[in-house]
Amino acid sequence: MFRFTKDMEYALISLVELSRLPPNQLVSARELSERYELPFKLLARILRKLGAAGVIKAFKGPQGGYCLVEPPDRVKLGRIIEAVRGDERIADCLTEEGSCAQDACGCTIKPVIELFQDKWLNFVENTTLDEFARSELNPERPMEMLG
Amino acid sequence: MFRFTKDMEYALISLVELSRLPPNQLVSARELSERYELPFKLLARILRKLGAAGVIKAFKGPQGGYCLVEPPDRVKLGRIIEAVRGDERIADCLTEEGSCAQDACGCTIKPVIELFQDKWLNFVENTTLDEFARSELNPERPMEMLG
DNA sequence: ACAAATACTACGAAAAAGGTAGTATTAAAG
DNA sequence: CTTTAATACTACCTTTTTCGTAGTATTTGT
Repeated sequence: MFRFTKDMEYALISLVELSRLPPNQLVSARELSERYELPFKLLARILRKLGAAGVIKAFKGPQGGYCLVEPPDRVKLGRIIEAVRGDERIADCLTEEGSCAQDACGCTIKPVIELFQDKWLNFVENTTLDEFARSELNPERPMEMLG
Repeated sequence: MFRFTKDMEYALISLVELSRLPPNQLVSARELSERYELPFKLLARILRKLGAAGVIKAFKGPQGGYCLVEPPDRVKLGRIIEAVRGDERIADCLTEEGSCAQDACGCTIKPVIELFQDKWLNFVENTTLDEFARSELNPERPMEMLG
């Protein structure tokens, strides 16, 4: 549990790369794939998802590629997660608002799970892409997270 | 990603139940299984893991069952996770201290992942079982987590 | 001796993650 | 207007993880 998936890893690596791009410049899936040794087709699918979600913009044809739609400090982690993996709950018992599979028999940990969920959402809504891009260049600058 | 597994769910439900047990009293896997409609054999295996890790104590034979070894405020979440799921990293590139599969080609997000990892470890080491047991009875009392 | 509990191992089904292949579509450039 | 380099889309496959079941052994109170 609580493990970064490859999808997210590849998405973040790509987005950090896009964050550093000079204005009006593009990077293609092929370039990203070769530079970071990521499986091309898989990466392309992830980029497509990010495109569909409006996180990045795609340009077809030769000299085509991708760029960010908004500056990195406007791209929330939550939006990336939603784009790549879909709206995801932290536990099964939170699929529907207030409905817990084990309500009938007394799911004693639901309140805690809900608290986890809230805190997690709060975190992903308050972490932006630029923190990822910055952290490599300036490791002393920490993200705000678990306290 | 970042999803509670059934293993952890069942473990926490059981441990909350054990937390509320009067001194010198036991609960059997069968009872837990029936009370919360959890698959018996699966639950038994989870309880065995918790026993092997020294989180709970097991008593065989009729009238046997389980109880906590230490009071709930001494049982860290991290120990539960380690018992049930093994020592788990938040991303593949953190399997060995400082070794990243993509170091050669420049894994740009490793610093952030490491930060996640540190924050996560800090969180699970500072959350104890009694917070889980308390939260149902007193939902206003929040855990300290993501900020 | 019996019954009720845990201990342990092996297996299997289902779901999720990770990856591949092939085709269609678009658009820049000669 | 053809070529070529890019993305768009769909289907499929492999591996791993998760979730669950079955069966047997062992311990222990009555």
